[in-house]
Amino acid sequence: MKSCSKPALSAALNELKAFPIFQNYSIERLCDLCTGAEILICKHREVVFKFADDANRFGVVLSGAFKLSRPTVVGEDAVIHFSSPGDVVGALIMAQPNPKYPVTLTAMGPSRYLSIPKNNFVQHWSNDSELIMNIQALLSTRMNNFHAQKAMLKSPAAARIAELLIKLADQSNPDELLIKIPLTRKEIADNLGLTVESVIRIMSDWSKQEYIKTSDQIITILKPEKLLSFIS
Amino acid sequence: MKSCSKPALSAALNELKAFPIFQNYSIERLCDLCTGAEILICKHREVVFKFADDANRFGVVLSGAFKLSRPTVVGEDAVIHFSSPGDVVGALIMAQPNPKYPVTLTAMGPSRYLSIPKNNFVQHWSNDSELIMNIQALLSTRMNNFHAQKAMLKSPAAARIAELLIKLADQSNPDELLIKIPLTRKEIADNLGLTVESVIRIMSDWSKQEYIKTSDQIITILKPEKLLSFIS
DNA sequence: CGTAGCCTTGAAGGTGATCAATGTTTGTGG
DNA sequence: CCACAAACATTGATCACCTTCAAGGCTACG
Repeated sequence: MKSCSKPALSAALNELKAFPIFQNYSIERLCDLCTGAEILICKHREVVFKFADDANRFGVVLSGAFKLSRPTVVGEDAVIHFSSPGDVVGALIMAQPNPKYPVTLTAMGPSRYLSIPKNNFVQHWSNDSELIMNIQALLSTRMNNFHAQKAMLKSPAAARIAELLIKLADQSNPDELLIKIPLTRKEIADNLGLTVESVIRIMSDWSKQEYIKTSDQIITILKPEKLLSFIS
Repeated sequence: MKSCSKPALSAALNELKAFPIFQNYSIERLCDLCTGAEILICKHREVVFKFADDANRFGVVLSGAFKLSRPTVVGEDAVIHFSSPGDVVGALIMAQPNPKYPVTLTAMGPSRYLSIPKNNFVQHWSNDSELIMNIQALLSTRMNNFHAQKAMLKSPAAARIAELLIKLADQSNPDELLIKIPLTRKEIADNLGLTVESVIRIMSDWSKQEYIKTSDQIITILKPEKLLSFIS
């Protein structure tokens, strides 16, 4: 993981402007919001921060993807959430007196992350109600995903995997959904509370039927309607 | 469900002041925040609002308890969350253009709920950054609960039930934890994605061993350490 | 007094976990 | 560039946990 120089930072501000939550913000304002920020260039599997560490920074996903995970009693990690570009990470806890990170943040494939000091949140972010509302909107969708997954706990494994894949897929081309995140079967399993083997059995079946295909850990959903039929 | 008169409302403002998120607020300010609000007196199992209905009001739990649930594909309801007094419900979605309720809100035992019009949120709540931050703190703990439960998906049913009961219990007397919410085995099952029968088998076993006791749907944890031993 | 909601128990069955072994791909250092 | 390790994917056999289905009892309440 290496951080970046000043000029790259100002380039990143333009990237921020492309994300929905910063749309109405001028470059100058973004500059204030990102005082002392640095861009982290992360390689695959690189860890940005760890569960239970002191949280003195939060951030925004610039490119690639990250997973939020948390250790379980048995030592393995449970994947809590997959974060895509534009997602804000760790902001919720910045207002606490002595925050600890509630999750571990790990890059999935080469990714970039804008890391922002905690002080900034207190000084510039927390009193900007529009910004806070925008972050709440992000949280709202994330919360909604939790709800949806919780409502599917009783559904068979196939249904839950199908739901996850469809939710992670880019919806821009409805015929052939592409999941832009390099996704391991183990990560799918850890996200749904299943074992790798179960996930593999179900997904290789789908591959044989050509409902999905995998190359280089990039999954494409060839027949979304088939996957959807597992959900209901 | 019946709503209440004006004088009762002003009494409720004092109740609000007792909750952490409103501690620093004057009665006058609370009066502004609660313009057009009404107190709903709910009986057991009474529904305040339904999943997918137009969300034109949000609110605060005053007394008793409520469950947030959501219909599943099979028709049954999954319980998403149990709300206690001081909990804010529906605030996250008020900022959306045409919000729908993401859950059904149902009273558990006789309860009281302060229902506040959506307009209030836009006019008085959303630009009060201290208030919004306080609500975020609430959400933060709720989110944390989701994380914790998700991390336990691979644990056996007994562990997940133990975790839920301990989390719901009042921690003021550490020797004998009391769960103040009238809680059905079915509701526990629906919250954890189990069946009633499984929950009953595990909990009656605990009752026989005198780890817990139930009277009138009020559960007391007699031996917290025994339950904790299931979790790890 | 009957219905509705909740709790209980038993038997049978299935889904997904566990364990074990092997193949494949990716990445790294000599 | 090759050798070797590490991460990832796969397959099969067995088994446990939880579900499903069915039946019955208890209590509250109109």
